[in-house]
Amino acid sequence: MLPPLPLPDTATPPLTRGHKKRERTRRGLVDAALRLIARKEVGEIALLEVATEAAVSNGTIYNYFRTREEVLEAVGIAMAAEFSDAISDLSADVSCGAQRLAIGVRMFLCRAAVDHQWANALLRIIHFDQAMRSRLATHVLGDLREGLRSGMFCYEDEGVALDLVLSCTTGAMRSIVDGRAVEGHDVQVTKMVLRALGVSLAKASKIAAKPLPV
Amino acid sequence: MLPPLPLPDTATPPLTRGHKKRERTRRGLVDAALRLIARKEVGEIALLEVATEAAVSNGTIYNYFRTREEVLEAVGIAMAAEFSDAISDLSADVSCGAQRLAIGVRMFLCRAAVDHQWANALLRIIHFDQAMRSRLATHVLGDLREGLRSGMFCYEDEGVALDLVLSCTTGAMRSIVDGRAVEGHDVQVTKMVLRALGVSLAKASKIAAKPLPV
Amino acid sequence: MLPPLPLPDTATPPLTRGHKKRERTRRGLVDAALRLIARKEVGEIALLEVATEAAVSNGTIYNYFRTREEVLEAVGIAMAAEFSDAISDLSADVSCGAQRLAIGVRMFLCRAAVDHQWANALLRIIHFDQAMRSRLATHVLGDLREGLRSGMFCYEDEGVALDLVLSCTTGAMRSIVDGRAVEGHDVQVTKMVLRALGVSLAKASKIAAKPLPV
Amino acid sequence: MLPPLPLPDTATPPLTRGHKKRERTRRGLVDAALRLIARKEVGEIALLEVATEAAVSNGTIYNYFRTREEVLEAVGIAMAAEFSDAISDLSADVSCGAQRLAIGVRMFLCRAAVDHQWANALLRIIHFDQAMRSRLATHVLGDLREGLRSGMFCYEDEGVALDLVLSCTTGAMRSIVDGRAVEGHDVQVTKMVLRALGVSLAKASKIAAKPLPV
DNA sequence: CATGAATGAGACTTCATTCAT
DNA sequence: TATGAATGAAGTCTCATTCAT
Repeated sequence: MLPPLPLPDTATPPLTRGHKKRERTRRGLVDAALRLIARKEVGEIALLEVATEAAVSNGTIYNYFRTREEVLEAVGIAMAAEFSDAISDLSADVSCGAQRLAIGVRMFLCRAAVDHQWANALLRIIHFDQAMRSRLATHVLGDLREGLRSGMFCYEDEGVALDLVLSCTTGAMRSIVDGRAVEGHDVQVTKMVLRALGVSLAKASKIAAKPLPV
Repeated sequence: MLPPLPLPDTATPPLTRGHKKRERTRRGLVDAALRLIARKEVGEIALLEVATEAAVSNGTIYNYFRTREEVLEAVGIAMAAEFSDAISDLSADVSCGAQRLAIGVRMFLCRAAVDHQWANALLRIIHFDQAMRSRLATHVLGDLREGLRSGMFCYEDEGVALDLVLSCTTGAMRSIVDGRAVEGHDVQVTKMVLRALGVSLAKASKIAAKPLPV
Repeated sequence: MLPPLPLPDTATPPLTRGHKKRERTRRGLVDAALRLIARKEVGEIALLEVATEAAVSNGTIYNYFRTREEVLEAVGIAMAAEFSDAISDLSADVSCGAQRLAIGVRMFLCRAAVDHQWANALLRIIHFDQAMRSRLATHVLGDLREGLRSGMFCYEDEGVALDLVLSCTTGAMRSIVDGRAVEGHDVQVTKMVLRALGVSLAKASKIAAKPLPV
Repeated sequence: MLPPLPLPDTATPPLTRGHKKRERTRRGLVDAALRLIARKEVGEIALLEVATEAAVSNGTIYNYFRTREEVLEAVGIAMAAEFSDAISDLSADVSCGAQRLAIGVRMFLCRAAVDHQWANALLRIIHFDQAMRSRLATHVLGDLREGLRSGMFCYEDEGVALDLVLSCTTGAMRSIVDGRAVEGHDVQVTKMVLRALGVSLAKASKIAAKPLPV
């Protein structure tokens, strides 16, 4: 969705002046919703709040979305888009799957430690929006397969392995958000995940401890 | 579910005639709520539904609970009580911490595979009721410490280890509920968890594969 | 009410043992309601509260009253009965109407000062139960007429005079209950009422200041 | 709309187009509530009735008031505002405190005689809304003090005197509403009030009988 | 497009009243 | 008769959604 490809304009986004403003207002609404999701459960968010947070009138929302569901769906999509970018960026220069996986996990945890609001929003959206999971999965799966091919990983079913990576990462994020973080949390979690995937203790320690890219 | 054992009734006030009926209705309400939680998100459950599901009038609920919160709290407590019993039972005869942990994880997954409603209810309640997590934690922590003492486990922080066990178990339960289960799911997950905790591949395979008690 | 006369049993109160208990429970309910009326507005009193305050079950109320209205009506009657007694007693030995009126007003105010609960209950019932007014009126009217006959009072319409006496008395009671009482409140109010009825300043001061009977 | 007025607009927010309509609806709601208060006790009024009486949907009320209390409070304020105006108007040209007081009392009673609904609403609101009393008190106190200063009145405590004026006036209003009015009710009551405040019979009669301003 | 007033379904909660025990 | 569980109507309040301006 929202392919940012510079391909022939297929009728999706004709960029007039009016349309730029339209897009700006829309983003304002989605961002406002994101900010709210960071604070309260999805089911507790009223559209009037979203409108107020975005500094528009409640009726305005219905110029951009047909229904409440659509608003929340858009929020999921927006957050997912952000991930895709973030994750793609960070693993650009790393070829080793295990290393890429380690970087991914740690970056999620570090960001969660720094930005609880972001983490909360992410956790709630994953819980709420099925599509989110598969988006994350896509990235992780690549790393898992590369690690398996290179002999670094050793697991029976890639679905189960995927589950483990995602579960441990989100579980750790929740711990962080709930204030149960410990010194070196991200490294410890990553090490355990790697070992679960079949990496030896020594290698796991080394990979997990390697400094993060910028 | 789990027909209450024919043991001496430990409850406090079965003194009046009506008390048996009262208790029956209360259970009916809590069970109805449990059935609903298995089907929809906690925040989407209306008390009128609970009443209907329990085949009583809406007002009746308020003869037993003062508020919506109390109803949901009671559901959490009921499910937690069931766990305590179940878990205590199964680990009665096993002394090895790693083995007890493995049995615990697998039994949760097996039951989830067999009873999706139960699993769904559990997952939602864990997400909703903070107290639930600590209840499960208590049991797991004992096993973790025993495993560490006996040299079977090797981890740096027990909070992180606890997180991992719980996250992987609940994550796998969700997979099962969502229909992503695979052949031997429980054994695979358990094996990975054990390795994450520092158990060697060989031992992990052996422990995870041992047949479950009755 | 409850005339303990040893007269021919006219079918009203046949005094069996059971009937004594019945009457006791009934009084308990009415008294409980009175206590509550002292604390909250009539419309805010729930029958369950009355039952609890009377230490009986809610259902029991309906063995004595057919409806909520009946309960409240009984409360009005009970309070009225108490007045009749109280007022009759105090004016037994006084022949002068003005003096009797002064004593009556002051005793209401003094009791209000001493027992806010009683005053509150009375004020609320007067506001709620029309019958109450006429009961008080009966007593006051006698005094007014006597005062007029003896030349002490001088007013055009006895209804208006009656209104004035009752309004001033209840108004002063409310002031007392609301904490706006002043030193010698009862005497001041009485003096003003007497002057309004045509008594000279000197006489009014003298009458109002005369010590109350026991 | 309304932008080019040469006068400083005293109201705060008549800036948008919809504001005129908004104010109209709000008044409609308050007026509807007033009409209902004239008919039933405050505690018996359901917001759905108010909405129906105002010919809007129940939800609309909550676009204007946050809670039931606020609705009733607004009613009190509205009625109080009306008084302030009415009273200020009538006493504009009269300098004598006793005379102003007499006019005030009589106008209340005359209006009550002509408009029972208004009287009922006023009585109920005074009973319900503490703020109302002090508003009326303010006006009366001024007259009392002026009368005392000019030697027309003679009373010990102004709080007690205030009580007497208000009690007698509202008491008489209730009589009127209940159908116990008599010929020349307002004059009689006023005369008595004046005498209670220390005015001689002759002067009281003269002051009370003076024709009301238009 | 933006606005925000209006709507009405539906949620939670209270309470008078009934009725089986 | 006493009890208290059950009932269901009614009330307060919220909120997604519509629509005239």
